[in-house]
Amino acid sequence: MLSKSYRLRARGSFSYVRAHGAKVGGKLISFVALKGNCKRIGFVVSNKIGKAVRRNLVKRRMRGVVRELLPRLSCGQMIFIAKPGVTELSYAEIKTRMTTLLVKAGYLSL
RNA sequence: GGAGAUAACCGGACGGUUGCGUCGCAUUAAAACGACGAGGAAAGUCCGAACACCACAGGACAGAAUGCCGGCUAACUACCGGUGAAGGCGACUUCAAGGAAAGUGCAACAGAAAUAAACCGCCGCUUUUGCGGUAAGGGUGGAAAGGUGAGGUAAGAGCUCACACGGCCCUACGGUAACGCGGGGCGCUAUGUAAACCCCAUUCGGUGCAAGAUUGAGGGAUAUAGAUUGUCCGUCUUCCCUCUCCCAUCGCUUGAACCGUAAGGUAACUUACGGUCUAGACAGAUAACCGUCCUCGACAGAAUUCGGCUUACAGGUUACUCUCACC
RNA sequence: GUCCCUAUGGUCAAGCGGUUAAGACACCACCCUUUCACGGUGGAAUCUCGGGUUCGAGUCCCGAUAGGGAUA
Repeated sequence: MLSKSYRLRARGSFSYVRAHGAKVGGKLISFVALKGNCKRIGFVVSNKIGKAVRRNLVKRRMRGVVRELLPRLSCGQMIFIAKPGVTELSYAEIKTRMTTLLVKAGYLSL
């Protein structure tokens, strides 16, 4: 789990980032980001993905990936959006998909 | 071995590294350390309450719910025990189970006729066409004017009689009661449906923690307006509206709590004693990786809190019934 | 979280407890036509599921399932 300072929390900033940020689409996970001073990461896992147990599992796995990659991330507000079918993926698959998205968007420094 | 039925319980275990939420300890603040950290259904939101606000929580009508008896409970339509009815060989299961001589409505098709008698039939008279009597028999239907037997009659009919038949009324005994089980009387008129309207009895004010509490500013209003009910009556009042603003704190977890023992009770449950503190978030905490073992792990994630109900559930354990084979 | 509504052929749908569940579009088969279209005839429904009330439920009552909506 991320500590509070690295989480994107306010409702307004979610809609602001989704309106103005740069989007990178993926098959099962999408990514929206906006450059800024601090690192803030949010996750969207809607009702369509599954019941509460599956949604929580997806969220936890995505958070775990972000925690591993956190020191290499550049600053900005980022949102990961999960799509139906993501529950079939294992942790390793989610990790590879998210790293490719971050590399495409240019937020991951090697 | 096969088939079945109900209830109760369990719901992978252990270890390591990194990481998260709350609390404690400290502090300007953090880090570090320690403790705790999802369920039997947390789910559906189908009932019932606590708690909060609506001035008071008043009356009448309307509306809604419930409806055998007794118990239990903070409360309930729940739960427990019994009665009756229906189903099953049985273990056992199901039942909104008051009132149809207060009134209204409905009962398709079939059938002569559906709450009302005469199609066929039977009998008498007349005579081969009618009139009268009849409810035994036929056929239709879910239901056809109590059933069976005997007497009786022109033929028949509770017209009369009998019943270890039914109904109604009175009554002895058992039971707290529903009711059960006997006795006597009444020839007996009375179809079904109230999960159709309705009648009777009992209960119910509304909204829901996104309830609500903690500020400031602006505007409106003196009899309008308002006081969270569908209508009316009664009563009361200076307050009402908008924005800041749904941002923060509180509400928020010690509670009709849980565990154990004993006693009472068939049981639901109650009482006494002892012990425990056991999630409290607000984009919302349980994850990732590795190792060992086994039967290889289902349904599923707290959001104000409790008591029930309903639904989902891999596999396993215990108790029960019927049947087959063998000893 | 709280609170509502709906479910009838493939689709849109009507249906006062009572005959074989009314229609429209689409589909299939046959007829008509030299052929296609138009037209005609016929077919196709476990009334979402499970119980109950009733002589008899698509309809009334209870429970479930699925879908949709309001609020913030």
